[in-house]
Amino acid sequence: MSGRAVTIAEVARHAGVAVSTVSYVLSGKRTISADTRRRVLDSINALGYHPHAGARSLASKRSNVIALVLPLRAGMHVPVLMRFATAVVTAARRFDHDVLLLTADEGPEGIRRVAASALVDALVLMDVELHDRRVPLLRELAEPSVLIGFPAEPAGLTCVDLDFAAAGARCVAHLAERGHRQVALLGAPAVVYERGTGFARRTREGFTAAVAAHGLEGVALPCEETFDEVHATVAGLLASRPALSGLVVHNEAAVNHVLGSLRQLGRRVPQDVAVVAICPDDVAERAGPPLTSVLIPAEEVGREAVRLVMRKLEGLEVPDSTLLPPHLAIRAST
Amino acid sequence: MSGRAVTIAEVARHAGVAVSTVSYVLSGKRTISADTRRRVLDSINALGYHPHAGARSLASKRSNVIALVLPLRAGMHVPVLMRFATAVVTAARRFDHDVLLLTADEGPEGIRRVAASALVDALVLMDVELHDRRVPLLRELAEPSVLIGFPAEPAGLTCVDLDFAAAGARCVAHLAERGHRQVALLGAPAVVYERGTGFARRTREGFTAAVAAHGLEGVALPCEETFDEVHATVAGLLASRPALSGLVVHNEAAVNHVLGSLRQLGRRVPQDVAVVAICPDDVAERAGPPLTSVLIPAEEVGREAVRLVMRKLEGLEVPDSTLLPPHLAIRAST
DNA sequence: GGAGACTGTCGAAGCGCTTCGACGACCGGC
DNA sequence: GCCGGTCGTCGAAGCGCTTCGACAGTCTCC
Repeated sequence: MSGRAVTIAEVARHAGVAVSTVSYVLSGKRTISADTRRRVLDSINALGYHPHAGARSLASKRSNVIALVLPLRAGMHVPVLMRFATAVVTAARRFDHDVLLLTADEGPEGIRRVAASALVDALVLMDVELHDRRVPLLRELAEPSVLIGFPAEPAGLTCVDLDFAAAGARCVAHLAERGHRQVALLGAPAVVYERGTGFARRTREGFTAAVAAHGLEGVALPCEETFDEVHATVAGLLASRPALSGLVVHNEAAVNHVLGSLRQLGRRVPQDVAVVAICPDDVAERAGPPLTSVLIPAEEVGREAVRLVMRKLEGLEVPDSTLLPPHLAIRAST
Repeated sequence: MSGRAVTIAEVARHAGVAVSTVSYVLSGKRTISADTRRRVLDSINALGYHPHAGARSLASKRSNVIALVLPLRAGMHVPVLMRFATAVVTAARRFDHDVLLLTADEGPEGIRRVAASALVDALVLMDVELHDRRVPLLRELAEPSVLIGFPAEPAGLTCVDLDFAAAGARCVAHLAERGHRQVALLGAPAVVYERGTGFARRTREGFTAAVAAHGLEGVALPCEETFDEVHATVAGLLASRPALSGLVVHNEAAVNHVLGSLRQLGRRVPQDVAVVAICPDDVAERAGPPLTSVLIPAEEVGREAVRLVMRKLEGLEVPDSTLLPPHLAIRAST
């Protein structure tokens, strides 16, 4: 296996057919008799043939590789990104494509580079920002792309994401059903709102609208991520709103701190305060108590992004915007 | 930018030289006069030329891509993996290489596929297990590889990792310096030890050896990751060992639960119990109180892995084993 | 039974690049 | 003034694959 690689010419010789016949067996682009096909496939197995990716890409103008571009935001290391990444890779393999990983460090130039050098056929961008520097480039690129998340001006782009507004609203509706009248949203750190990250704002909008629609009283606060700051926020909130009994937490890093803080303040969950989180399932399950939550459907989003980009590669029409509906898992915290 | 791609022939015509001259300007493999070089480079810029990756790989037998292989372990989504990944990509770009992301789903076959199809020149495997199915394959592959983590039989392989034994020992030494006599290690979930994951075992060995060396009393326990189980473990530990005053936690998901549990049991950190963690810096910083910790140097490990694999690609000798020394950051918890 | 339409296979022309050997032009040394 | 050696450049031969046009051989239908 470590000698010189097997070529299509050797397979053809071994099977007693022309090189082009082997190629057509592999691609299925012309009809081949069952008998010949079997002989060729047997030879391929016998010799352990794998087509040379570079040669294939040169001749066919398709690399069968898509780029997966990491978020621009520095220091983004949240676990959910890894889920997106593995979901994208797994889905891409189903379409017989591989995935090239690109960091934000290179910025738009990196995207241009891999596209212009025909390293990749298409691009999936994770977790785009509202005003993402890379978005204008995508519009002028010949290669199709799909964004996970929504920029401020999504016209002419293909975007996929969890419907965060619906997720925020779903959490409020759940609390309203349970009879809570005064609720609060603990969201992302203030800097995230200032940066204009789409999902944080959209959750807040969904929350606020649902609070009004259900005739509740509600407040939405940003939430930092150290225990001490979380504790101060929670304590302040409870002090200023004694009747508050429902909490929506949309901050993966702060979720456990919120629960710890409530425990320290002597509030029982869910008897005194009900808590709904928007976070990955494993975080919700491991919390004390396990949290009712809207999960971030990373696998589903990744799969959908790949499906869309593959359709675009085939020249098919795709919707500009795909919003995946939130799913609420009820656990012990409400 | 979206028209047909620029080729080396067009650059050559534009600059008034032969195709091979352009190639030599780019590769530097033959001397080119300063004057010609400048004309060629100007043409490259003017036309926006990017060499076709497939053609280059076909002609040169180098794809300038390395594979990054995710851990085999299902459901591994810990944040630290994302750091490895970004570190590897960033480091690879410094060597003018890109990174192809491979999931564990495909197993050894996936590795064989990308190697045999010349999609990648070399491989980096993240977080290998003690008895990893992919390791035998790596030995017979012509392409060089580097492992992050150590399998049971590392002979003939190149491995990089944090020196977890030293990390465990360093934590014990720190607690001993602070005057603690009775200490405990809360490690990974039991299933991780059973699976034989190297880093969990090595931390425990380092811990145990250091406890003996410092003449302390110590116990090492596995630790599950739900709040309730962590709480039971912590409560049981404190009940059975009233004099226990130092805790080493090597479990990223459980760290905040341990602190919450101590708070609930009325033990102050660090006055009643000192806590040292082995976990990423951001988790330690955000904890309440901020934790003295040995950080997982993901960036450094990733960079070193790439450096080694590049040296192997050049045919240079590299050490079989690279252990990065632990670094202890002292914070409020000890 | 022959025209026309398929079927299954082949050969050859690229795809865009690297690299090898060749070859003028120029240099210094005798 | 001529020889051997660099230096800088060129042309052409691949690298391994896909795809186009060609072409025997079969089938179908009137």
